[in-house]
Amino acid sequence: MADVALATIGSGSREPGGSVRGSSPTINDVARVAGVSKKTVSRVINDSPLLRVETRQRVELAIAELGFVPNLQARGLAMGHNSLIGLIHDNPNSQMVLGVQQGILEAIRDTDFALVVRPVDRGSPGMMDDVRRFLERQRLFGVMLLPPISENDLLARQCAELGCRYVRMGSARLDADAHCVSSNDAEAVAAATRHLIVRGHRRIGLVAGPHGFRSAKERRAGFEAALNEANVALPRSLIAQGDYRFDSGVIAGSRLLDQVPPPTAIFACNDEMAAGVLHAARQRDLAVPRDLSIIGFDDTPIAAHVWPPLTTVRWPIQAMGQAAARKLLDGSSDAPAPPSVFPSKLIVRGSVADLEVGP
Amino acid sequence: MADVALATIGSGSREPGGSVRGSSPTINDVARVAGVSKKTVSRVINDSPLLRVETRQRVELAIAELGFVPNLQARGLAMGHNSLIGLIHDNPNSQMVLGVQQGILEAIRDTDFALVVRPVDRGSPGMMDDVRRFLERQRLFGVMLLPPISENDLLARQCAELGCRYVRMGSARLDADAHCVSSNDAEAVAAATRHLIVRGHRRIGLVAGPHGFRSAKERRAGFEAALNEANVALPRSLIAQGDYRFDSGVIAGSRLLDQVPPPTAIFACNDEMAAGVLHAARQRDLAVPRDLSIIGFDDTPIAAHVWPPLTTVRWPIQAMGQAAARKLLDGSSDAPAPPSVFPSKLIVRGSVADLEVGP
DNA sequence: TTGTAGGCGTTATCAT
DNA sequence: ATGATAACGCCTACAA
Repeated sequence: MADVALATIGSGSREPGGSVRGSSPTINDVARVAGVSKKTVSRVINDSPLLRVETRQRVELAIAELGFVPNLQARGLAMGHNSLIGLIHDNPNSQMVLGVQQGILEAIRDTDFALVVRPVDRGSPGMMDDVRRFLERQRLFGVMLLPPISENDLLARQCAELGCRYVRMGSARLDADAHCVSSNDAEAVAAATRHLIVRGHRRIGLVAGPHGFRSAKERRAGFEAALNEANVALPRSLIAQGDYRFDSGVIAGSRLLDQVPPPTAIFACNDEMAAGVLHAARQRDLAVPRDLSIIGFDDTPIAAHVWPPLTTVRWPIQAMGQAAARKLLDGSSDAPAPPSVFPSKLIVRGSVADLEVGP
Repeated sequence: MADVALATIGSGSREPGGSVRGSSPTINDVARVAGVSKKTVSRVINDSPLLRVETRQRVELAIAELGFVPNLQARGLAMGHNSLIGLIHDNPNSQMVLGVQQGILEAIRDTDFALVVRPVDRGSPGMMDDVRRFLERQRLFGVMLLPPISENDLLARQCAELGCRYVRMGSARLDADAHCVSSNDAEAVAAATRHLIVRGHRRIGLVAGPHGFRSAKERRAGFEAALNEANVALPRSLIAQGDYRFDSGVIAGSRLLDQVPPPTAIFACNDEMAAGVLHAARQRDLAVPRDLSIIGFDDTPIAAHVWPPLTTVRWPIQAMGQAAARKLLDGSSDAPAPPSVFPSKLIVRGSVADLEVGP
């Protein structure tokens, strides 16, 4: 019965112009009603400048009257590409994927574009062909490449070959400005490391990111640079490798805390691993930050939600996503694209302590 | 210079059949090469049964030779819908969105379908028209509706009116079996609550979910049912309202812990709020689980990552997403759809203690 | 089992 | 400034 009521409410609101039942009005219907050719209607919906105001108004009236909505399929067929933006990623960090998605969606709000997500399997031998098939079939307007897959030059090249615009996001400049939006991870991590050093820490451990990740490389470089400039030693025993996941942070943290003497502070290359280090500290009844200071990277929600809240570097991933999407959409403009670098910055919370000064 | 090298590697791998430069081969090219009509090619790529094996092979050879890939735009135009599945959501919990996405993507792997995500603003007065425009323009094959927006009957009705298949996900049966995949939140929460009761807890607080969420209603109902059947009282002072976000969990937890005597256990309607309760407990130096037991709901990563790891109810959201997508794709089959209920189950970790027996 | 003709709804070309 | 006509690449009827 609810059905009946709803159906009654719903019916009658469609087909106000009297077009064929069950199918929405087309550009032809509009043309007929407005008394113009369909090309003129096309000009109206595409904001062509050469149109008499009066004509345009007449057409717009007909459009409103009929409730006409352009069919993007047809437009896509005629133009060779559709109104879709692809997000290609292979990412160990779900928060980041979601942040980028939100940024992109903000950028395409109020446009006809939609976002299609495509996770891929870096490492799988069929990955390139997989993406190729995807692009060939869907004929996207363009794609955004997320790290770490964005670091793959061959993939970017393939997009170009297939006539698909692309923008790559990364921890450093990966491509020409027109195809790249990046952060400055190395600098940001150096700043975070100095934050530890000025508070008296000298034995500082590093939970590095996985091999093959540009972000891991950049962050480690920033870490080492800051230690270097302050003449703080970095023994190999204070470096542990992680894979950006929580569990690897627990393991790496345990390894570092087993050293004698243990580090007084640890920088982890992302928040998940930092949370893992925190976990490891708790397992051996260490108090954070009293016995161990921790800094992470990303500022994903977990950083604020664990106890104590983690001091971390905020990676402006959402802003980067938004900028990247804009760059994609503006790509056809003749002006050369400006470089897009989004600085990361330190967020101070409760996981770093001033080291008590020794005797 | 890297560019040059890459271009060299890349070129030559296209256009093996000698079609027009820069545009991919079409069904016509295949037909010409195979010496058949284009309709026959169409039959081949659509797996039509009535084809001579020899003919099919000849066509398939030509397809492989040319590297032909069907243009989904054109197919979509001809068929009235494209190969896209929409995910419409308005969700406070990002982990859940991502879990569902993964489930859907598993279901459509090895098909031509792609996933387009569309967040909407429940509460915004233009929401319905927004979705309508989206569906009218994109002509999706079908959409998946996530809670809480999935609970909106008018939205589902509108999808149907626009000729768009839909499947709704929810915490309880929201629609006909063909349009619904659900969990059994009430039962699962009742089980979790019994888990507390059998361990001696009698003063159990509830951090409820927000009004208007079916999941909040179901979970609260399950909670109250379990207390009822064990004759445990639930004073109003032990119920606090949250909005499914971390901060609201902190506030609600504080309120509950201010009661005298305070509860010995708290059930929070999702993990984020449970983590907030944990946060509140720490702020007042309560030890968990010694001074306070906590159970959450969802089993998102945060549950396992906080300290102590949270006992929680695992919501099989990814499996639900997968099942829902399958249901969408199989929707045209004449067999009536079976009901799809995915039981949630209790995951025991370290946030619940046996209550010491009083004198 | 296969082919022919026509349509899906839009944009592009070239007139006028 | 506007219109007629031809793509765009595929699918469905219907015919053979």
